Amino acid sequence: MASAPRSDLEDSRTRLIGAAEQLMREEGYAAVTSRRVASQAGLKPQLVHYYFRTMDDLFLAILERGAEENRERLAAAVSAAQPLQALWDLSSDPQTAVIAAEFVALANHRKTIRAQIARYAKEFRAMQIEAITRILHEHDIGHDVCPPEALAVIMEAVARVLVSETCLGMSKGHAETVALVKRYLQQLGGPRRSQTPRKTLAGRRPTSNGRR
Amino acid sequence: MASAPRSDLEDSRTRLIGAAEQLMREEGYAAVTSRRVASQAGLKPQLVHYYFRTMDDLFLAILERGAEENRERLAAAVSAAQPLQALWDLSSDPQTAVIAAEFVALANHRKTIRAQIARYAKEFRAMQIEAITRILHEHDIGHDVCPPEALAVIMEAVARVLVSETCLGMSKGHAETVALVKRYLQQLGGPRRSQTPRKTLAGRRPTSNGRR
DNA sequence: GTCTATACTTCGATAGAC
DNA sequence: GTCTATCGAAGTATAGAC
Repeated sequence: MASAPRSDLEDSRTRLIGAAEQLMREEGYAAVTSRRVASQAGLKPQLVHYYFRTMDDLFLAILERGAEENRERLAAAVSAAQPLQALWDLSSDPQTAVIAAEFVALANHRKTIRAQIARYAKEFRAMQIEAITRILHEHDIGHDVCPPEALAVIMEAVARVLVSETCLGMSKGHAETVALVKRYLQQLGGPRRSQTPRKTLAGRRPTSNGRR
Repeated sequence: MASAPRSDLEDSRTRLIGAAEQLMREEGYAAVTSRRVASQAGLKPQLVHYYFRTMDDLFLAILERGAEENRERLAAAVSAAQPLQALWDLSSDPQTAVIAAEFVALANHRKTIRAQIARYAKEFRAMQIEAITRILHEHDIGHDVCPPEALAVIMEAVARVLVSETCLGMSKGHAETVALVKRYLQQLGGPRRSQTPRKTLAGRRPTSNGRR
Protein backbone atom coordinates (compact mmCIF):
# COMPACT_ATOMS: atom_id res chain seq x y z
CA MET A 1 0.00 0.00 0.00
CA ALA A 2 0.90 3.62 -0.17
CA SER A 3 4.43 4.25 -1.39
CA ALA A 4 6.78 1.35 -1.70
CA PRO A 5 10.29 2.56 -2.54
CA ARG A 6 10.76 2.84 -6.26
CA SER A 7 12.57 -0.09 -7.74
CA ASP A 8 15.24 1.85 -9.59
CA LEU A 9 15.90 4.31 -6.79
CA GLU A 10 16.00 4.09 -3.04
CA ASP A 11 14.15 6.66 -1.02
CA SER A 12 15.81 10.03 -0.53
CA ARG A 13 16.99 9.41 3.00
CA THR A 14 18.76 6.21 2.02
CA ARG A 15 20.29 7.86 -1.03
CA LEU A 16 21.61 10.70 1.08
CA ILE A 17 23.25 8.30 3.50
CA GLY A 18 24.78 6.37 0.63
CA ALA A 19 26.07 9.51 -1.05
CA ALA A 20 27.53 10.78 2.20
CA GLU A 21 29.26 7.48 2.87
CA GLN A 22 30.76 7.41 -0.59
CA LEU A 23 32.01 10.99 -0.26
CA MET A 24 33.50 10.20 3.11
CA ARG A 25 35.28 7.16 1.73
CA GLU A 26 36.61 8.81 -1.39
CA GLU A 27 37.36 12.32 -0.24
CA GLY A 28 37.38 12.33 3.53
CA TYR A 29 34.98 13.55 6.15
CA ALA A 30 35.56 17.19 5.30
CA ALA A 31 33.92 16.55 1.92
CA VAL A 32 30.66 15.59 3.60
CA THR A 33 28.84 18.91 3.33
CA SER A 34 25.13 19.35 2.77
CA ARG A 35 25.73 20.76 -0.71
CA ARG A 36 28.08 18.05 -1.86
CA VAL A 37 26.06 15.21 -0.39
CA ALA A 38 22.90 16.48 -2.06
CA SER A 39 24.68 16.96 -5.36
CA GLN A 40 26.08 13.44 -5.19
CA ALA A 41 22.60 12.08 -4.51
CA GLY A 42 20.98 14.21 -7.21
CA LEU A 43 18.88 16.05 -4.64
CA LYS A 44 18.63 19.53 -3.20
CA PRO A 45 20.85 20.54 -0.26
CA GLN A 46 17.85 21.48 1.87
CA LEU A 47 16.69 17.89 1.88
CA VAL A 48 19.75 16.98 3.89
CA HIS A 49 18.53 19.23 6.66
CA TYR A 50 15.01 17.91 6.33
CA TYR A 51 16.10 14.33 7.02
CA PHE A 52 18.99 15.15 9.34
CA ARG A 53 18.72 18.13 11.60
CA THR A 54 22.48 18.63 11.71
CA MET A 55 25.40 17.19 9.80
CA ASP A 56 26.38 15.24 12.90
CA ASP A 57 23.06 13.44 12.69
CA LEU A 58 23.96 12.44 9.15
CA PHE A 59 27.34 11.12 10.31
CA LEU A 60 25.58 9.10 13.01
CA ALA A 61 23.23 7.66 10.40
CA ILE A 62 26.18 6.57 8.24
CA LEU A 63 27.73 5.01 11.30
CA GLU A 64 24.56 3.18 12.27
CA ARG A 65 24.03 1.74 8.82
CA GLY A 66 27.66 0.64 8.64
CA ALA A 67 27.43 -0.96 12.05
CA GLU A 68 24.37 -2.95 11.08
CA GLU A 69 26.08 -4.19 7.95
CA ASN A 70 29.23 -5.00 9.86
CA ARG A 71 27.23 -6.92 12.42
CA GLU A 72 25.91 -9.21 9.71
CA ARG A 73 29.28 -9.69 8.06
CA LEU A 74 30.88 -10.48 11.39
CA ALA A 75 28.22 -13.07 12.13
CA ALA A 76 28.83 -14.64 8.72
CA ALA A 77 32.61 -14.69 9.24
CA VAL A 78 32.27 -16.37 12.61
CA SER A 79 30.31 -19.24 11.16
CA ALA A 80 32.51 -19.65 8.08
CA ALA A 81 34.58 -22.74 7.36
CA GLN A 82 37.80 -20.97 8.35
CA PRO A 83 36.57 -18.43 10.90
CA LEU A 84 39.95 -16.95 11.75
CA GLN A 85 40.78 -16.40 8.10
CA ALA A 86 37.30 -14.97 7.53
CA LEU A 87 37.76 -12.54 10.44
CA TRP A 88 41.08 -11.46 8.99
CA ASP A 89 39.55 -10.94 5.56
CA LEU A 90 36.74 -8.93 7.07
CA SER A 91 39.16 -6.66 8.90
CA SER A 92 41.13 -6.31 5.67
CA ASP A 93 38.22 -4.98 3.66
CA PRO A 94 39.38 -1.64 2.24
CA GLN A 95 35.93 -0.08 2.12
CA THR A 96 35.39 -0.64 5.81
CA ALA A 97 38.94 0.20 6.83
CA VAL A 98 39.06 3.52 5.01
CA ILE A 99 35.78 4.74 6.40
CA ALA A 100 36.73 3.52 9.86
CA ALA A 101 39.88 5.63 9.67
CA GLU A 102 37.81 8.65 8.69
CA PHE A 103 35.47 8.14 11.62
CA VAL A 104 38.38 7.82 14.03
CA ALA A 105 39.72 11.15 12.80
CA LEU A 106 36.25 12.66 13.04
CA ALA A 107 35.89 11.35 16.57
CA ASN A 108 38.87 13.42 17.62
CA HIS A 109 36.72 16.52 17.74
CA ARG A 110 33.04 15.50 17.80
CA LYS A 111 32.11 14.07 21.12
CA THR A 112 28.68 12.69 20.22
CA ILE A 113 30.26 10.80 17.34
CA ARG A 114 33.14 9.65 19.48
CA ALA A 115 30.75 8.18 22.03
CA GLN A 116 28.82 6.27 19.39
CA ILE A 117 31.98 4.97 17.74
CA ALA A 118 33.25 3.76 21.10
CA ARG A 119 29.96 1.93 21.63
CA TYR A 120 30.13 0.13 18.30
CA ALA A 121 33.84 -0.58 18.69
CA LYS A 122 33.23 -2.26 22.04
CA GLU A 123 30.38 -4.29 20.61
CA PHE A 124 32.41 -5.59 17.70
CA ARG A 125 35.53 -6.23 19.74
CA ALA A 126 33.40 -8.26 22.15
CA MET A 127 31.96 -10.29 19.29
CA GLN A 128 35.42 -10.94 17.89
CA ILE A 129 36.82 -11.96 21.24
CA GLU A 130 33.91 -14.30 21.85
CA ALA A 131 34.37 -15.92 18.46
CA ILE A 132 38.13 -16.24 18.79
CA THR A 133 37.80 -17.67 22.28
CA ARG A 134 35.53 -20.37 20.91
CA ILE A 135 37.78 -21.10 17.93
CA LEU A 136 40.91 -21.42 20.03
CA HIS A 137 39.08 -23.60 22.51
CA GLU A 138 37.93 -25.92 19.73
CA HIS A 139 41.57 -26.29 18.72
CA ASP A 140 42.66 -26.92 22.30
CA ILE A 141 44.75 -23.79 22.39
CA GLY A 142 45.03 -22.41 25.88
CA HIS A 143 45.03 -18.76 26.89
CA ASP A 144 48.68 -19.07 27.89
CA VAL A 145 49.55 -19.69 24.25
CA CYS A 146 47.69 -16.65 23.02
CA PRO A 147 44.94 -14.77 24.86
CA PRO A 148 41.92 -14.36 22.55
CA GLU A 149 41.66 -10.70 23.53
CA ALA A 150 45.18 -10.04 22.32
CA LEU A 151 44.68 -11.98 19.11
CA ALA A 152 41.56 -9.95 18.36
CA VAL A 153 43.36 -6.65 18.90
CA ILE A 154 46.45 -7.64 16.93
CA MET A 155 44.55 -9.03 13.96
CA GLU A 156 42.40 -5.94 13.76
CA ALA A 157 45.37 -3.61 14.15
CA VAL A 158 47.59 -5.26 11.57
CA ALA A 159 44.83 -5.66 9.00
CA ARG A 160 43.73 -2.07 9.36
CA VAL A 161 47.24 -0.66 9.05
CA LEU A 162 48.02 -2.80 6.02
CA VAL A 163 44.93 -1.51 4.25
CA SER A 164 45.53 2.05 5.29
CA GLU A 165 49.12 2.07 4.09
CA THR A 166 48.20 0.37 0.85
CA CYS A 167 45.78 3.21 0.15
CA LEU A 168 48.64 5.63 0.70
CA GLY A 169 50.78 3.78 -1.82
CA MET A 170 53.15 2.51 0.85
CA SER A 171 53.65 -1.23 1.19
CA LYS A 172 57.11 -1.64 2.67
CA GLY A 173 57.18 -4.77 4.81
CA HIS A 174 53.68 -5.82 3.83
CA ALA A 175 54.62 -8.99 1.96
CA GLU A 176 56.57 -10.39 4.92
CA THR A 177 53.76 -9.46 7.30
CA VAL A 178 51.04 -11.06 5.22
CA ALA A 179 53.13 -14.22 4.87
CA LEU A 180 53.63 -14.39 8.62
CA VAL A 181 49.97 -13.80 9.38
CA LYS A 182 48.92 -16.40 6.85
CA ARG A 183 51.21 -19.01 8.36
CA TYR A 184 50.09 -18.12 11.85
CA LEU A 185 46.38 -18.23 11.10
CA GLN A 186 46.74 -21.54 9.34
CA GLN A 187 48.53 -22.93 12.34
CA LEU A 188 45.90 -21.71 14.79
CA GLY A 189 42.76 -22.16 12.79
CA GLY A 190 43.66 -24.91 10.37
CA PRO A 191 42.45 -28.49 10.50
CA ARG A 192 41.99 -29.50 14.09
CA ARG A 193 44.77 -31.56 15.61
CA SER A 194 43.83 -33.62 18.58
CA GLN A 195 46.83 -33.57 20.80
CA THR A 196 50.00 -32.44 18.98
CA PRO A 197 52.23 -30.11 20.94
CA ARG A 198 51.88 -26.54 19.81
CA LYS A 199 54.25 -23.68 19.29
CA THR A 200 53.77 -20.66 21.50
CA LEU A 201 53.46 -17.08 20.33
CA ALA A 202 55.64 -15.49 22.93
CA GLY A 203 57.32 -18.41 24.56
CA ARG A 204 57.44 -19.02 28.25
CA ARG A 205 58.04 -16.14 30.52
CA PRO A 206 61.80 -15.48 30.21
CA THR A 207 62.45 -14.88 33.90
CA SER A 208 60.28 -14.25 36.86
CA ASN A 209 59.06 -10.79 36.14
CA GLY A 210 56.27 -8.45 37.04
CA ARG A 211 55.83 -9.72 40.57
CA ARG A 212 58.50 -8.44 42.84
CA MET B 1 73.10 39.29 12.51
CA ALA B 2 70.30 41.77 12.14
CA SER B 3 67.21 40.17 13.64
CA ALA B 4 67.76 37.22 15.91
CA PRO B 5 64.46 35.62 16.92
CA ARG B 6 63.08 37.18 20.05
CA SER B 7 63.86 35.19 23.12
CA ASP B 8 60.33 34.94 24.48
CA LEU B 9 58.67 34.21 21.17
CA GLU B 10 59.61 32.21 18.12
CA ASP B 11 59.38 33.87 14.76
CA SER B 12 55.95 34.09 13.16
CA ARG B 13 56.44 31.27 10.72
CA THR B 14 57.40 28.85 13.48
CA ARG B 15 54.53 30.00 15.65
CA LEU B 16 52.06 29.45 12.82
CA ILE B 17 53.31 25.92 12.26
CA GLY B 18 53.06 25.22 15.98
CA ALA B 19 49.57 26.64 16.22
CA ALA B 20 48.43 24.66 13.18
CA GLU B 21 49.87 21.44 14.57
CA GLN B 22 48.14 21.96 17.89
CA LEU B 23 44.81 22.66 16.21
CA MET B 24 45.20 19.60 14.06
CA ARG B 25 45.93 17.44 17.06
CA GLU B 26 43.14 18.77 19.23
CA GLU B 27 40.37 19.42 16.74
CA GLY B 28 41.27 17.66 13.54
CA TYR B 29 42.56 18.85 10.20
CA ALA B 30 39.29 20.56 9.38
CA ALA B 31 40.02 23.04 12.15
CA VAL B 32 43.22 24.14 10.45
CA THR B 33 41.94 27.25 8.69
CA SER B 34 43.93 30.39 8.11
CA ARG B 35 41.75 32.35 10.51
CA ARG B 36 41.86 29.84 13.32
CA VAL B 37 45.58 29.18 12.97
CA ALA B 38 46.33 32.90 13.07
CA SER B 39 44.08 33.41 16.06
CA GLN B 40 45.77 30.56 17.90
CA ALA B 41 49.17 32.09 17.17
CA GLY B 42 48.05 35.60 18.08
CA LEU B 43 48.64 36.82 14.55
CA LYS B 44 46.60 38.05 11.60
CA PRO B 45 45.11 35.56 9.14
CA GLN B 46 46.83 37.19 6.19
CA LEU B 47 50.21 36.22 7.60
CA VAL B 48 49.34 32.61 7.04
CA HIS B 49 49.13 33.30 3.32
CA TYR B 50 52.27 35.37 3.43
CA TYR B 51 54.33 32.48 4.78
CA PHE B 52 52.42 29.69 3.08
CA ARG B 53 50.95 30.28 -0.33
CA THR B 54 48.20 27.74 0.19
CA MET B 55 46.90 25.82 3.18
CA ASP B 56 48.40 22.67 1.69
CA ASP B 57 51.81 24.29 1.97
CA LEU B 58 51.12 24.80 5.66
CA PHE B 59 50.17 21.15 6.08
CA LEU B 60 53.38 20.14 4.32
CA ALA B 61 55.35 22.36 6.69
CA ILE B 62 53.74 20.68 9.71
CA LEU B 63 54.58 17.34 8.19
CA GLU B 64 58.16 18.28 7.51
CA ARG B 65 58.78 19.56 11.01
CA GLY B 66 57.19 16.46 12.50
CA ALA B 67 59.27 14.23 10.28
CA GLU B 68 62.48 15.92 11.35
CA GLU B 69 61.55 15.51 14.99
CA ASN B 70 60.57 11.90 14.45
CA ARG B 71 63.86 11.23 12.69
CA GLU B 72 65.75 12.33 15.79
CA ARG B 73 63.55 10.38 18.19
CA LEU B 74 63.89 7.27 16.05
CA ALA B 75 67.67 7.61 16.03
CA ALA B 76 67.64 7.94 19.81
CA ALA B 77 65.40 4.90 20.23
CA VAL B 78 67.62 2.76 18.04
CA SER B 79 70.65 3.46 20.17
CA ALA B 80 68.84 3.05 23.49
CA ALA B 81 69.64 0.33 26.00
CA GLN B 82 66.51 -1.63 25.05
CA PRO B 83 66.03 -0.63 21.42
CA LEU B 84 62.96 -2.80 20.77
CA GLN B 85 61.20 -1.45 23.82
CA ALA B 86 62.22 2.08 22.87
CA LEU B 87 60.82 1.62 19.37
CA TRP B 88 57.56 0.37 20.87
CA ASP B 89 57.38 3.32 23.22
CA LEU B 90 58.02 5.70 20.36
CA SER B 91 55.22 4.19 18.28
CA SER B 92 52.97 4.42 21.34
CA ASP B 93 53.35 8.16 21.75
CA PRO B 94 49.82 9.62 21.69
CA GLN B 95 50.84 13.00 20.31
CA THR B 96 52.44 11.43 17.26
CA ALA B 97 49.72 8.82 16.81
CA VAL B 98 46.84 11.27 16.85
CA ILE B 99 48.41 13.61 14.35
CA ALA B 100 49.45 10.69 12.19
CA ALA B 101 45.83 9.58 12.05
CA GLU B 102 44.77 13.06 10.99
CA PHE B 103 47.35 13.12 8.21
CA VAL B 104 46.24 9.72 6.97
CA ALA B 105 42.67 11.01 6.76
CA LEU B 106 43.90 14.18 5.05
CA ALA B 107 45.86 12.11 2.58
CA ASN B 108 42.66 10.52 1.35
CA HIS B 109 41.87 13.58 -0.70
CA ARG B 110 45.03 15.68 -1.11
CA LYS B 111 47.42 14.06 -3.45
CA THR B 112 50.44 16.28 -2.81
CA ILE B 113 50.11 15.56 0.88
CA ARG B 114 49.56 11.87 0.28
CA ALA B 115 52.76 11.68 -1.76
CA GLN B 116 54.79 13.38 0.94
CA ILE B 117 53.33 11.20 3.70
CA ALA B 118 54.15 8.10 1.69
CA ARG B 119 57.73 9.35 1.31
CA TYR B 120 58.18 9.87 5.04
CA ALA B 121 56.40 6.63 5.89
CA LYS B 122 58.78 4.70 3.67
CA GLU B 123 61.77 6.44 5.18
CA PHE B 124 60.76 5.64 8.75
CA ARG B 125 59.71 2.10 7.98
CA ALA B 126 63.11 1.55 6.37
CA MET B 127 64.88 2.93 9.44
CA GLN B 128 62.82 0.70 11.71
CA ILE B 129 63.45 -2.39 9.62
CA GLU B 130 67.16 -1.68 9.51
CA ALA B 131 67.28 -1.26 13.29
CA ILE B 132 65.21 -4.35 13.98
CA THR B 133 67.28 -6.39 11.58
CA ARG B 134 70.39 -5.43 13.48
CA ILE B 135 68.82 -6.09 16.87
CA LEU B 136 67.54 -9.52 15.91
CA HIS B 137 70.90 -10.37 14.37
CA GLU B 138 72.70 -9.42 17.56
CA HIS B 139 70.44 -11.82 19.42
CA ASP B 140 71.03 -14.58 16.89
CA ILE B 141 67.42 -14.62 15.83
CA GLY B 142 67.02 -15.73 12.25
CA HIS B 143 64.57 -14.40 9.71
CA ASP B 144 62.70 -17.70 9.81
CA VAL B 145 61.78 -16.97 13.43
CA CYS B 146 60.42 -13.55 12.67
CA PRO B 147 61.19 -11.42 9.62
CA PRO B 148 62.29 -7.94 10.73
CA GLU B 149 59.97 -6.37 8.16
CA ALA B 150 56.96 -8.10 9.68
CA LEU B 151 57.99 -7.21 13.21
CA ALA B 152 58.29 -3.56 12.23
CA VAL B 153 54.84 -3.50 10.65
CA ILE B 154 53.16 -5.39 13.49
CA MET B 155 54.73 -3.30 16.25
CA GLU B 156 53.76 -0.10 14.53
CA ALA B 157 50.24 -1.32 13.80
CA VAL B 158 49.47 -2.59 17.28
CA ALA B 159 50.94 0.43 19.03
CA ARG B 160 49.07 2.85 16.83
CA VAL B 161 45.72 1.10 17.25
CA LEU B 162 46.13 0.86 21.02
CA VAL B 163 46.75 4.58 21.25
CA SER B 164 43.97 5.43 18.86
CA GLU B 165 41.41 3.34 20.70
CA THR B 166 42.54 4.68 24.06
CA CYS B 167 41.84 8.20 22.80
CA LEU B 168 38.35 7.02 21.86
CA GLY B 169 37.77 5.69 25.36
CA MET B 170 37.80 2.10 24.18
CA SER B 171 40.30 -0.31 25.74
CA LYS B 172 38.73 -3.73 25.44
CA GLY B 173 41.47 -6.32 25.04
CA HIS B 174 44.27 -3.81 25.57
CA ALA B 175 45.58 -5.23 28.84
CA GLU B 176 46.04 -8.70 27.38
CA THR B 177 47.67 -7.27 24.27
CA VAL B 178 50.12 -5.11 26.18
CA ALA B 179 51.05 -8.06 28.39
CA LEU B 180 51.71 -10.22 25.36
CA VAL B 181 53.76 -7.56 23.60
CA LYS B 182 55.79 -6.92 26.73
CA ARG B 183 56.62 -10.60 27.12
CA TYR B 184 57.46 -10.92 23.46
CA LEU B 185 59.71 -7.87 23.32
CA GLN B 186 61.55 -8.98 26.43
CA GLN B 187 62.12 -12.37 24.89
CA LEU B 188 63.43 -10.92 21.62
CA GLY B 189 65.32 -7.95 22.89
CA GLY B 190 66.24 -8.92 26.38
CA PRO B 191 69.66 -9.99 27.62
CA ARG B 192 71.51 -11.76 24.84
CA ARG B 193 71.64 -15.53 25.03
CA SER B 194 74.43 -17.21 23.15
CA GLN B 195 72.96 -20.40 21.82
CA THR B 196 69.72 -21.43 23.56
CA PRO B 197 67.05 -22.87 21.27
CA ARG B 198 64.34 -20.37 20.55
CA LYS B 199 60.62 -20.54 20.14
CA THR B 200 59.26 -19.61 16.75
CA LEU B 201 56.54 -17.08 16.15
CA ALA B 202 54.57 -19.02 13.59
CA GLY B 203 56.19 -22.42 13.49
CA ARG B 204 57.79 -23.99 10.47
CA ARG B 205 56.33 -23.54 7.08
CA PRO B 206 53.40 -25.97 6.93
CA THR B 207 54.11 -27.30 3.43
CA SER B 208 56.41 -26.40 0.60
CA ASN B 209 54.96 -23.20 -0.71
CA GLY B 210 55.90 -20.18 -2.79
CA ARG B 211 58.22 -21.81 -5.32
CA ARG B 212 56.45 -24.04 -7.74
C1' DG C 1 8.27 15.49 0.91
C1' DT C 2 10.24 18.76 -2.04
C1' DC C 3 10.77 23.30 -3.76
C1' DT C 4 12.53 28.59 -3.76
C1' DA C 5 14.60 31.97 -1.25
C1' DT C 6 17.54 33.63 1.98
C1' DA C 7 20.06 34.81 6.50
C1' DC C 8 24.25 34.34 8.46
C1' DT C 9 28.95 32.55 9.03
C1' DT C 10 33.40 31.23 7.69
C1' DC C 11 36.47 30.00 4.28
C1' DG C 12 40.92 30.84 0.96
C1' DA C 13 43.19 34.22 -1.26
C1' DT C 14 44.66 38.82 -3.08
C1' DA C 15 45.62 44.01 -3.48
C1' DG C 16 47.80 47.72 -1.79
C1' DA C 17 49.28 51.00 2.11
C1' DC C 18 52.91 51.40 5.51
C1' DG D 1 56.98 41.78 7.47
C1' DT D 2 52.65 43.29 8.91
C1' DC D 3 48.57 45.97 8.40
C1' DT D 4 43.50 47.24 6.43
C1' DA D 5 40.21 46.10 3.24
C1' DT D 6 37.79 43.17 0.42
C1' DC D 7 36.23 39.53 -3.18
C1' DG D 8 33.94 35.43 -4.32
C1' DA D 9 32.93 30.84 -2.96
C1' DA D 10 31.15 27.60 0.12
C1' DG D 11 29.35 26.27 4.45
C1' DT D 12 24.98 25.35 7.97
C1' DA D 13 20.55 26.16 8.77
C1' DT D 14 15.71 28.07 8.57
C1' DA D 15 11.19 29.98 6.68
C1' DG D 16 7.49 29.37 3.96
C1' DA D 17 5.03 28.12 -0.57
C1' DC D 18 3.36 24.10 -2.96
